[in-house]
Amino acid sequence: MLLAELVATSAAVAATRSRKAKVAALAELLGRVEPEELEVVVSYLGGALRQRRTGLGWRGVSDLPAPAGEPSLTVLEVHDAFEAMSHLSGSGSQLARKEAVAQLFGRATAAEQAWLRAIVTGNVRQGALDAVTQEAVAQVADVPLAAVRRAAMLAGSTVAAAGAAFAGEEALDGIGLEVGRPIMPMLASSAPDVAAAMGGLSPDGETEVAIDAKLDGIRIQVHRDGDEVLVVTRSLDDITGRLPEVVEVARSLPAERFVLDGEALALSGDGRPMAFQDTASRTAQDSGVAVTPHFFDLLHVDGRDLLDSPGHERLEALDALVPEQHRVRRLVTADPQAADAFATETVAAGHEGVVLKDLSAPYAAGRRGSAWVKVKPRHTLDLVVLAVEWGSGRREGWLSNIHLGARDESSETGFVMLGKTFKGMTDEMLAWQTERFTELAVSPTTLRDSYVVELRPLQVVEIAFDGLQRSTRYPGGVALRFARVLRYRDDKGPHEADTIETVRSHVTA
DNA sequence: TTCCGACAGTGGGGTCGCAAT
DNA sequence: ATTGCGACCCCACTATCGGAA
Repeated sequence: MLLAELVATSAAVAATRSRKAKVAALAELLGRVEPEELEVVVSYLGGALRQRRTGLGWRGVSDLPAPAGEPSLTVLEVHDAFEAMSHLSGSGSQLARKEAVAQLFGRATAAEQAWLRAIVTGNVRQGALDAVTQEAVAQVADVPLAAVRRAAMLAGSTVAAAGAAFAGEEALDGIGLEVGRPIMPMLASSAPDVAAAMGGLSPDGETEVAIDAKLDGIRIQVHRDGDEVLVVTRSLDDITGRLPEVVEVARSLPAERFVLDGEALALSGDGRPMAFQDTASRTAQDSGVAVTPHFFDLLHVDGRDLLDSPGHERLEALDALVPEQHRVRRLVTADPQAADAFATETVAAGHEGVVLKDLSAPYAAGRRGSAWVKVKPRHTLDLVVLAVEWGSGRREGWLSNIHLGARDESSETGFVMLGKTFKGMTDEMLAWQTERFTELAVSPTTLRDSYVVELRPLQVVEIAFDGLQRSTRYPGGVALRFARVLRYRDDKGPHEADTIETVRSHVTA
């Protein structure tokens, strides 16, 4: 199959907003694919290379040769080229990679170059990725979509599920949980507070729910098969070698084969959790600080699959396998007040929040279902917009990402920047702020020519965020974590905005 | 007919390793 | 020794489609 065919399909998918039409376009292409190309094509349609890492990013594809006039590249040639690049390392590898890019892109037409650049940088924007590709696979292979989805979650990838789907429904149904093969982790939706979460999970007010402490660390899935232990992250990357303590704990448990779900985090001497940054640092390199596993679910134990068992059964099995010090703190209750008190205690103990769980629900691998609901406390500040950046994609032509500052008497400008945000804006707000910030632009030249537009610091905005973190990037030494816009405040002038002292005292990092 | 679940898109903070400078 | 890039941890929120209610 020619790359040009795939690129044309991608363009057709991007050109329609109808999901059904997208599926039809993808299915049409999949129907023409040769068996040996299937995995590559499925991966590419989903917007991902087959290689986990190529050493190429936006910079590596910014200087390109002149495009070819006629298409000639096949998808397998493209795959081979990236495969070769993924193996380059050591001195001189950057030069070799550069030559490989010139070779590959020199054979690509202008449209192919644009698509190649997009897939390298993870920016294939066609309104269809994994989930829509799965629909197309199900359609062409003539198997139930639910079976494809389940296989993809259990095999850890849509590509693996696609292979099985084309081998027939039996092969697809044969894909189950295998100890040693990572599955997509179950995710949580969110609620503003414990009462809302309880209301959703226990509408009658009598059904008990589980409330877990939400630890601010790295999500881990731990597989043990005899002496073999595998530890993977949320994106299923193998980090076994970096977490020896977790391996040790897994080996110490009284079962031979199991799959556990949990969180790893660094604890300080007094047992309180350290900042996420410390856990991240320790998880990326072995540096002495101990990282402790805390498990909250059990998916398999000694031949017994628990994925489809209700939560209360899985928790019972978890409690039997894992000692308390390696389990997440949990309360089971139907009482909203008890739940709220537990959440307050948990946050006071230094944790991120809580996750409320439906005790009757199965483990929905890869889904962000309503069976798990997270609740985190939210901080707010009134800050001043110092600058704004032009948006991209569907925000093209709108002033989008805003720079946030707190008042700071000691600074020359009177403000200190604490971060940026693009979150929380409706289309209506984007339209409003584009007009407003055009008026506040320091210079019409930068407004027109620059990606970042400096503003006169006059507009106050109410920002929600999860907490402060250490920063080397920003002059105040702190940055907001997960900042998002709540509303613009036209009732407040910049002199009424919060000061850096307020920020520091009000929120502990 | 309205409601709502699931997806994709738009980007934010940090950390590290690695190759080039 | 420093710098810039790539990879990967954590992530919130809105708009939209299409099936469920």
